Amino acid sequence: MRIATWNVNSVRARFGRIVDFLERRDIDVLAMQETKCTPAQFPREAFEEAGYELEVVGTNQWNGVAFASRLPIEEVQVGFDGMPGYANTPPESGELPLEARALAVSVEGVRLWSLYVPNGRELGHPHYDYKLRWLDALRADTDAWRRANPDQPLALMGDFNIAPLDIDVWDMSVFEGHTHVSAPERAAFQAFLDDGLTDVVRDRGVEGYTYWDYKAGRFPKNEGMRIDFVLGSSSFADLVVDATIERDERAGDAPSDHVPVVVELDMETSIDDDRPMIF
DNA sequence: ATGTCGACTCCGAGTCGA
Repeated sequence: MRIATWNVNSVRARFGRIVDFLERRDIDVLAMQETKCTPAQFPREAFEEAGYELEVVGTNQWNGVAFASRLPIEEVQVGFDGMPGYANTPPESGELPLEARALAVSVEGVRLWSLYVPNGRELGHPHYDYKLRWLDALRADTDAWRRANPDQPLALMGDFNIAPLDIDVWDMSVFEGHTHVSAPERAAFQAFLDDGLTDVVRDRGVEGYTYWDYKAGRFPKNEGMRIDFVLGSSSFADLVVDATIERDERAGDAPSDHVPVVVELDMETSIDDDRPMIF
């Protein structure tokens, strides 16, 4: 089973490119982020004609997460327990609206999340505090789920908006004092690893960035960032047989500013496979 | 280069978000 995560930066602006990628790279399940539309606006036909079913979350032109899968989707969950909300101007009631940033499905018994972690905007901005609280709540919910489902493979996939290592940006001096590289953000990312999840792409030795800003010729200069990840439980990591960062998807006509990250799972492997076949 | 892109409003340039 081949699964991928991709911040598509508007599914309406790019659905042809996305479906072409799914077919060309033989993807079974795609987690999308920044679809930037409501379910009613989602270009379903392009995916469905290619044999993919959809699970879509979106409230307006911002954020939005989705799954496209040509294997049956089960156990859909929108958001997670304790997920904080956000508004630039908090309403009188104090109830902050929940954003479309987290969607979980199960496919072939594998629990998959499509996550669009808040950007944070600037250190000290309310959005930065929101980012850290959002990650903390995700960690708590993931931990609780893993305790309840200790054997089920799980992966957190998406745009984490964090560059965990200095090598994940092209020039650390550019990022001093900015989001994505601050100690609290990196600690929040590390906390998932400390809980026993692993970066299954980095662990296979895959190098390179997953995002290049549209501005300032960042892609031709290869001035990018590695901020899109697949964090898997140990039972998920055991299934992984290949991983790639699809750098070529940043080139050509009307690319997203992010590229897909692909992980291939061997669903046949089991402890029984060493036994002789008896007919 | 203050270097781009996408969605909104509501018809076209300004605004927000990244």
